[in-house]
Amino acid sequence: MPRLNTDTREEVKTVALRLFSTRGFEQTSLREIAEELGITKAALYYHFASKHDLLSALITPLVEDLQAFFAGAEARARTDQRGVLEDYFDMCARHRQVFAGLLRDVQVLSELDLVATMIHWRSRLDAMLVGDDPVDRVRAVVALGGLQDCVILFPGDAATAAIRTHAIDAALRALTPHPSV
Amino acid sequence: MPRLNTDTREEVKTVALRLFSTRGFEQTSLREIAEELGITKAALYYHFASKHDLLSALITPLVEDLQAFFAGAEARARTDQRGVLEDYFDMCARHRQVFAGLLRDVQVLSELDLVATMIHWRSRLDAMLVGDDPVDRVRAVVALGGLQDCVILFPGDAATAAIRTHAIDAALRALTPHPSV
DNA sequence: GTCTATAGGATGATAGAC
DNA sequence: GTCTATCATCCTATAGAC
Repeated sequence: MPRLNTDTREEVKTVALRLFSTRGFEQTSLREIAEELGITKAALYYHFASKHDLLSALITPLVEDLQAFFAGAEARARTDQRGVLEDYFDMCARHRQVFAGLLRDVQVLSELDLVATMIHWRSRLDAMLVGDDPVDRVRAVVALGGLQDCVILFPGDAATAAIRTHAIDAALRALTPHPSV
Repeated sequence: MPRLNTDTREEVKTVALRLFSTRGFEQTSLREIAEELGITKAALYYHFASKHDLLSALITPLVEDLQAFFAGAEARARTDQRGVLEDYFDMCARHRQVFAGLLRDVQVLSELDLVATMIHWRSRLDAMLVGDDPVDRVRAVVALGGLQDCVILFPGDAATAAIRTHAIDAALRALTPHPSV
Protein backbone atom coordinates (compact mmCIF):
# COMPACT_ATOMS: atom_id res chain seq x y z
CA MET A 1 0.00 0.00 0.00
CA PRO A 2 1.34 3.41 -0.97
CA ARG A 3 1.82 5.78 1.91
CA LEU A 4 0.07 9.13 2.34
CA ASN A 5 3.17 11.26 2.25
CA THR A 6 4.63 11.31 -1.22
CA ASP A 7 8.03 12.51 -0.10
CA THR A 8 9.26 9.25 1.35
CA ARG A 9 12.79 9.96 0.24
CA GLU A 10 12.99 13.00 2.52
CA GLU A 11 11.41 11.08 5.39
CA VAL A 12 14.01 8.37 5.02
CA LYS A 13 16.77 10.95 5.17
CA THR A 14 15.33 12.50 8.32
CA VAL A 15 15.00 9.22 10.17
CA ALA A 16 18.37 7.94 8.97
CA LEU A 17 20.13 11.13 10.03
CA ARG A 18 18.71 10.86 13.53
CA LEU A 19 19.70 7.21 13.88
CA PHE A 20 23.14 7.64 12.29
CA SER A 21 23.94 10.59 14.53
CA THR A 22 23.13 8.72 17.71
CA ARG A 23 24.22 5.18 16.90
CA GLY A 24 26.75 5.75 14.12
CA PHE A 25 26.52 4.62 10.53
CA GLU A 26 27.51 0.97 10.74
CA GLN A 27 25.48 0.42 13.88
CA THR A 28 22.26 1.48 12.22
CA SER A 29 20.64 -1.20 10.08
CA LEU A 30 18.30 -0.61 7.19
CA ARG A 31 15.77 -2.76 9.04
CA GLU A 32 15.66 -0.24 11.91
CA ILE A 33 15.18 2.68 9.54
CA ALA A 34 12.48 0.88 7.61
CA GLU A 35 10.63 -0.24 10.73
CA GLU A 36 10.53 3.26 12.14
CA LEU A 37 9.01 4.50 8.89
CA GLY A 38 6.53 1.64 8.65
CA ILE A 39 7.91 0.36 5.36
CA THR A 40 10.14 -2.57 4.45
CA LYS A 41 13.83 -2.76 3.72
CA ALA A 42 13.10 -3.49 0.08
CA ALA A 43 11.19 -0.21 -0.22
CA LEU A 44 14.29 1.67 0.91
CA TYR A 45 16.10 0.28 -2.09
CA TYR A 46 13.63 1.96 -4.36
CA HIS A 47 14.71 5.34 -3.01
CA PHE A 48 18.41 4.72 -2.48
CA ALA A 49 20.63 2.40 -4.50
CA SER A 50 22.53 1.27 -1.39
CA LYS A 51 23.19 2.10 2.24
CA HIS A 52 26.31 3.89 1.07
CA ASP A 53 24.20 5.99 -1.29
CA LEU A 54 21.88 6.99 1.56
CA LEU A 55 24.80 8.16 3.64
CA SER A 56 26.21 10.13 0.74
CA ALA A 57 22.93 11.96 0.34
CA LEU A 58 23.07 12.96 4.01
CA ILE A 59 26.64 14.09 3.97
CA THR A 60 26.84 16.04 0.74
CA PRO A 61 25.51 19.32 2.23
CA LEU A 62 28.18 19.26 4.94
CA VAL A 63 30.98 18.62 2.49
CA GLU A 64 29.87 21.46 0.27
CA ASP A 65 29.47 23.83 3.21
CA LEU A 66 32.88 22.84 4.50
CA GLN A 67 34.53 23.57 1.19
CA ALA A 68 32.81 26.94 1.01
CA PHE A 69 33.97 27.71 4.54
CA PHE A 70 37.59 26.99 3.66
CA ALA A 71 37.42 29.00 0.50
CA GLY A 72 36.03 32.00 2.38
CA ALA A 73 38.24 31.73 5.45
CA GLU A 74 41.65 31.17 3.93
CA ALA A 75 42.32 34.79 3.04
CA ARG A 76 41.35 36.37 6.37
CA ALA A 77 42.31 33.60 8.80
CA ARG A 78 45.34 35.44 10.18
CA THR A 79 43.81 38.90 10.32
CA ASP A 80 40.35 38.02 11.58
CA GLN A 81 40.69 35.01 13.85
CA ARG A 82 37.51 35.77 15.71
CA GLY A 83 35.49 35.95 12.52
CA VAL A 84 36.86 32.60 11.35
CA LEU A 85 36.11 30.98 14.71
CA GLU A 86 32.57 32.33 14.50
CA ASP A 87 32.10 30.91 11.03
CA TYR A 88 33.52 27.59 12.12
CA PHE A 89 31.24 27.44 15.13
CA ASP A 90 28.21 28.30 13.01
CA MET A 91 29.10 25.68 10.44
CA CYS A 92 29.52 23.00 13.12
CA ALA A 93 26.17 24.02 14.58
CA ARG A 94 24.42 23.93 11.22
CA HIS A 95 25.51 20.38 10.57
CA ARG A 96 25.53 19.24 14.17
CA GLN A 97 23.78 15.95 13.51
CA VAL A 98 25.91 14.83 10.58
CA PHE A 99 28.92 15.97 12.52
CA ALA A 100 28.07 13.87 15.54
CA GLY A 101 27.55 10.86 13.31
CA LEU A 102 30.90 11.30 11.64
CA LEU A 103 32.81 11.79 14.86
CA ARG A 104 31.07 8.71 16.16
CA ASP A 105 31.99 6.57 13.22
CA VAL A 106 35.31 7.63 11.80
CA GLN A 107 35.44 4.42 9.83
CA VAL A 108 32.83 5.84 7.53
CA LEU A 109 35.08 8.58 6.23
CA SER A 110 37.34 6.24 4.31
CA GLU A 111 34.36 4.32 3.02
CA LEU A 112 32.97 7.41 1.38
CA ASP A 113 36.16 8.58 -0.28
CA LEU A 114 35.78 11.67 1.81
CA VAL A 115 39.33 11.11 2.89
CA ALA A 116 40.70 12.93 -0.08
CA THR A 117 38.72 16.07 0.72
CA MET A 118 38.36 15.88 4.49
CA ILE A 119 41.13 13.84 6.10
CA HIS A 120 43.18 16.85 7.06
CA TRP A 121 40.62 19.58 7.33
CA ARG A 122 41.23 20.09 10.99
CA SER A 123 44.98 20.35 10.61
CA ARG A 124 44.49 22.51 7.54
CA LEU A 125 42.36 24.81 9.64
CA ASP A 126 44.98 24.83 12.38
CA ALA A 127 47.63 25.91 9.93
CA MET A 128 45.35 28.50 8.41
CA LEU A 129 44.68 30.10 11.78
CA VAL A 130 48.14 30.16 13.27
CA GLY A 131 50.79 29.07 10.78
CA ASP A 132 53.46 26.44 11.33
CA ASP A 133 54.72 27.11 14.85
CA PRO A 134 54.16 23.88 16.83
CA VAL A 135 53.18 25.66 20.04
CA ASP A 136 50.64 27.78 18.22
CA ARG A 137 49.25 24.64 16.62
CA VAL A 138 48.60 23.16 20.04
CA ARG A 139 46.68 26.28 20.98
CA ALA A 140 44.63 26.01 17.81
CA VAL A 141 43.78 22.37 18.53
CA VAL A 142 42.55 23.30 21.99
CA ALA A 143 40.48 26.18 20.63
CA LEU A 144 38.86 24.23 17.79
CA GLY A 145 38.39 21.05 19.81
CA GLY A 146 36.73 23.06 22.55
CA LEU A 147 34.37 24.76 20.12
CA GLN A 148 33.39 21.45 18.56
CA ASP A 149 32.67 19.91 21.93
CA CYS A 150 30.39 22.82 22.81
CA VAL A 151 28.24 22.31 19.75
CA ILE A 152 27.79 18.66 20.66
CA LEU A 153 27.48 18.97 24.44
CA PHE A 154 24.97 21.84 24.32
CA PRO A 155 22.50 20.44 21.81
CA GLY A 156 19.55 22.33 20.40
CA ASP A 157 19.31 25.63 18.55
CA ALA A 158 18.43 27.65 21.64
CA ALA A 159 21.34 26.34 23.69
CA THR A 160 23.71 26.89 20.78
CA ALA A 161 22.67 30.51 20.41
CA ALA A 162 22.97 31.09 24.16
CA ILE A 163 26.53 29.85 24.44
CA ARG A 164 27.90 31.06 21.11
CA THR A 165 29.60 34.24 22.26
CA HIS A 166 31.02 32.74 25.44
CA ALA A 167 32.36 29.67 23.65
CA ILE A 168 34.07 31.78 21.03
CA ASP A 169 35.50 34.10 23.69
CA ALA A 170 36.99 31.11 25.48
CA ALA A 171 38.33 29.57 22.27
CA LEU A 172 39.92 32.85 21.30
CA ARG A 173 41.65 33.10 24.67
CA ALA A 174 42.99 29.57 24.21
CA LEU A 175 44.26 30.58 20.80
CA THR A 176 45.92 33.81 21.83
CA PRO A 177 48.97 33.84 24.11
CA HIS A 178 48.63 37.61 24.80
CA PRO A 179 44.96 38.12 25.38
CA SER A 180 43.61 40.90 23.23
CA VAL A 181 39.98 40.00 23.82
CA MET B 1 48.71 -27.13 18.77
CA PRO B 2 49.52 -25.10 21.86
CA ARG B 3 51.33 -21.85 21.15
CA LEU B 4 54.79 -20.93 22.41
CA ASN B 5 53.73 -17.94 24.45
CA THR B 6 51.75 -19.09 27.46
CA ASP B 7 50.24 -15.70 28.08
CA THR B 8 47.68 -15.81 25.31
CA ARG B 9 45.18 -13.92 27.40
CA GLU B 10 47.42 -10.86 27.52
CA GLU B 11 48.17 -11.15 23.81
CA VAL B 12 44.47 -11.19 23.07
CA LYS B 13 43.97 -8.04 25.11
CA THR B 14 46.78 -6.25 23.30
CA VAL B 15 45.50 -7.09 19.84
CA ALA B 16 41.89 -6.42 20.78
CA LEU B 17 42.73 -3.02 22.25
CA ARG B 18 44.51 -1.98 19.08
CA LEU B 19 41.65 -3.09 16.85
CA PHE B 20 38.90 -1.70 19.10
CA SER B 21 40.61 1.68 19.34
CA THR B 22 40.90 2.06 15.58
CA ARG B 23 37.73 0.39 14.33
CA GLY B 24 35.46 0.60 17.37
CA PHE B 25 34.08 -2.28 19.39
CA GLU B 26 31.17 -3.45 17.28
CA GLN B 27 33.17 -3.13 14.08
CA THR B 28 35.83 -5.52 15.29
CA SER B 29 34.91 -9.18 15.01
CA LEU B 30 36.36 -12.00 17.03
CA ARG B 31 37.42 -13.60 13.75
CA GLU B 32 39.74 -10.66 13.03
CA ILE B 33 41.28 -10.81 16.48
CA ALA B 34 41.75 -14.56 16.26
CA GLU B 35 43.24 -14.45 12.78
CA GLU B 36 45.79 -11.84 13.76
CA LEU B 37 46.88 -14.05 16.64
CA GLY B 38 46.93 -17.20 14.56
CA ILE B 39 44.28 -18.98 16.63
CA THR B 40 40.59 -19.66 16.07
CA LYS B 41 37.54 -17.87 17.35
CA ALA B 42 36.71 -20.84 19.55
CA ALA B 43 40.06 -20.52 21.31
CA LEU B 44 39.17 -16.96 22.28
CA TYR B 45 36.20 -18.32 24.15
CA TYR B 46 38.51 -20.34 26.33
CA HIS B 47 40.12 -17.11 27.57
CA PHE B 48 37.09 -14.84 27.65
CA ALA B 49 33.52 -15.90 28.35
CA SER B 50 32.14 -13.51 25.72
CA LYS B 51 33.02 -10.53 23.59
CA HIS B 52 31.47 -8.36 26.26
CA ASP B 53 33.77 -9.93 28.82
CA LEU B 54 36.82 -9.14 26.70
CA LEU B 55 35.80 -5.51 26.45
CA SER B 56 35.23 -5.32 30.19
CA ALA B 57 38.74 -6.58 30.83
CA LEU B 58 40.12 -3.81 28.62
CA ILE B 59 38.05 -1.07 30.13
CA THR B 60 38.32 -1.83 33.83
CA PRO B 61 41.66 -0.02 34.33
CA LEU B 62 40.24 3.18 32.84
CA VAL B 63 37.14 3.06 35.00
CA GLU B 64 39.17 2.57 38.15
CA ASP B 65 41.61 5.31 37.21
CA LEU B 66 38.74 7.64 36.44
CA GLN B 67 37.14 7.05 39.81
CA ALA B 68 40.44 7.64 41.55
CA PHE B 69 40.87 10.86 39.60
CA PHE B 70 37.49 12.16 40.70
CA ALA B 71 38.09 11.19 44.30
CA GLY B 72 41.42 13.03 44.31
CA ALA B 73 40.31 16.08 42.35
CA GLU B 74 37.03 16.94 44.00
CA ALA B 75 38.52 18.68 47.03
CA ARG B 76 41.01 20.88 45.23
CA ALA B 77 39.20 21.53 41.94
CA ARG B 78 38.36 25.15 42.75
CA THR B 79 41.65 26.10 44.35
CA ASP B 80 44.05 24.28 42.04
CA GLN B 81 42.49 24.32 38.58
CA ARG B 82 45.81 23.91 36.85
CA GLY B 83 46.68 20.82 38.87
CA VAL B 84 43.31 19.24 38.08
CA LEU B 85 43.70 20.00 34.37
CA GLU B 86 47.16 18.40 34.48
CA ASP B 87 45.81 15.28 36.14
CA TYR B 88 42.97 15.09 33.65
CA PHE B 89 45.33 15.45 30.71
CA ASP B 90 47.63 12.76 32.10
CA MET B 91 44.75 10.40 32.68
CA CYS B 92 43.43 10.88 29.16
CA ALA B 93 46.94 10.27 27.82
CA ARG B 94 47.43 7.12 29.92
CA HIS B 95 44.29 5.54 28.54
CA ARG B 96 44.45 7.10 25.13
CA GLN B 97 43.70 3.87 23.27
CA VAL B 98 40.68 2.86 25.32
CA PHE B 99 39.54 6.44 25.17
CA ALA B 100 39.68 6.56 21.39
CA GLY B 101 37.73 3.32 21.22
CA LEU B 102 35.02 4.62 23.51
CA LEU B 103 34.65 7.93 21.71
CA ARG B 104 34.46 5.98 18.50
CA ASP B 105 31.76 3.67 19.70
CA VAL B 106 29.57 5.44 22.20
CA GLN B 107 27.00 2.68 21.90
CA VAL B 108 29.30 0.48 23.90
CA LEU B 109 28.91 2.55 27.02
CA SER B 110 25.32 1.55 27.61
CA GLU B 111 26.10 -2.04 26.79
CA LEU B 112 28.61 -2.22 29.60
CA ASP B 113 26.52 -0.60 32.30
CA LEU B 114 29.17 2.06 32.35
CA VAL B 115 26.39 4.57 31.96
CA ALA B 116 25.70 4.60 35.66
CA THR B 117 29.30 5.49 36.48
CA MET B 118 30.43 7.42 33.42
CA ILE B 119 27.53 9.04 31.61
CA HIS B 120 27.95 12.40 33.27
CA TRP B 121 31.61 12.43 34.16
CA ARG B 122 32.36 15.25 31.82
CA SER B 123 29.59 17.45 33.17
CA ARG B 124 30.50 16.41 36.70
CA LEU B 125 34.03 17.57 35.99
CA ASP B 126 32.72 20.82 34.54
CA ALA B 127 30.77 21.53 37.70
CA MET B 128 33.68 20.56 39.89
CA LEU B 129 35.99 23.00 38.15
CA VAL B 130 33.77 26.04 37.88
CA GLY B 131 30.51 25.59 39.78
CA ASP B 132 27.04 26.19 38.40
CA ASP B 133 27.34 29.44 36.48
CA PRO B 134 26.29 28.66 32.89
CA VAL B 135 28.88 30.93 31.30
CA ASP B 136 31.65 29.35 33.35
CA ARG B 137 30.40 25.93 32.28
CA VAL B 138 30.84 26.86 28.65
CA ARG B 139 34.43 27.85 29.39
CA ALA B 140 35.01 24.53 31.10
CA VAL B 141 33.63 22.60 28.14
CA VAL B 142 35.96 24.43 25.79
CA ALA B 143 38.95 23.78 28.07
CA LEU B 144 38.28 20.09 28.63
CA GLY B 145 37.19 19.40 25.05
CA GLY B 146 40.34 21.08 23.81
CA LEU B 147 42.56 19.02 26.10
CA GLN B 148 40.91 15.79 25.05
CA ASP B 149 41.34 16.60 21.37
CA CYS B 150 45.03 17.22 21.93
CA VAL B 151 45.58 13.79 23.40
CA ILE B 152 43.94 12.19 20.38
CA LEU B 153 45.29 14.47 17.63
CA PHE B 154 48.90 14.33 18.86
CA PRO B 155 49.28 10.59 19.33
CA GLY B 156 52.34 8.92 20.81
CA ASP B 157 54.08 9.36 24.15
CA ALA B 158 56.73 11.71 22.80
CA ALA B 159 54.23 14.05 21.17
CA THR B 160 52.07 14.02 24.27
CA ALA B 161 54.98 15.02 26.49
CA ALA B 162 56.00 17.76 24.07
CA ILE B 163 52.64 19.48 23.98
CA ARG B 164 51.53 18.92 27.58
CA THR B 165 52.46 22.29 29.03
CA HIS B 166 51.24 24.29 26.07
CA ALA B 167 47.93 22.46 25.89
CA ILE B 168 47.30 23.00 29.57
CA ASP B 169 48.27 26.67 29.32
CA ALA B 170 45.77 27.13 26.52
CA ALA B 171 43.03 25.22 28.35
CA LEU B 172 43.60 27.29 31.45
CA ARG B 173 43.28 30.50 29.49
CA ALA B 174 40.00 29.27 28.03
CA LEU B 175 38.83 28.48 31.54
CA THR B 176 39.81 31.76 33.12
CA PRO B 177 38.09 35.04 32.15
CA HIS B 178 40.81 37.15 33.86
CA PRO B 179 44.05 35.49 32.77
CA SER B 180 46.30 34.79 35.71
CA VAL B 181 48.64 32.47 33.81
C1' DG C 1 44.48 -24.76 25.08
C1' DT C 2 43.27 -25.30 20.74
C1' DC C 3 40.70 -27.45 17.22
C1' DT C 4 36.42 -28.62 13.76
C1' DA C 5 31.75 -28.18 13.07
C1' DT C 6 27.61 -26.05 13.56
C1' DA C 7 23.61 -23.66 15.52
C1' DG C 8 20.87 -19.50 15.27
C1' DG C 9 20.34 -14.95 13.92
C1' DA C 10 21.27 -10.35 11.67
C1' DT C 11 22.79 -7.88 7.72
C1' DG C 12 22.98 -5.71 2.88
C1' DA C 13 21.07 -6.59 -1.32
C1' DT C 14 18.12 -8.59 -5.35
C1' DA C 15 14.07 -10.66 -8.13
C1' DG C 16 9.66 -10.38 -9.31
C1' DA C 17 4.54 -9.86 -8.10
C1' DC C 18 1.11 -6.24 -7.46
C1' DG D 1 6.16 2.60 -4.53
C1' DT D 2 5.72 -1.02 -1.84
C1' DC D 3 5.46 -5.81 -1.05
C1' DT D 4 7.05 -11.06 -0.15
C1' DA D 5 10.58 -14.17 -0.55
C1' DT D 6 15.07 -15.26 -0.90
C1' DC D 7 20.37 -15.15 -1.18
C1' DA D 8 25.01 -15.01 0.37
C1' DT D 9 27.62 -13.52 3.97
C1' DC D 10 28.79 -12.25 8.24
C1' DC D 11 28.33 -12.46 13.26
C1' DT D 12 28.46 -14.41 18.43
C1' DA D 13 28.42 -18.41 20.75
C1' DT D 14 28.43 -23.52 21.92
C1' DA D 15 29.46 -28.73 21.76
C1' DG D 16 32.63 -32.00 21.77
C1' DA D 17 37.10 -34.21 19.93
C1' DC D 18 42.08 -34.16 20.71
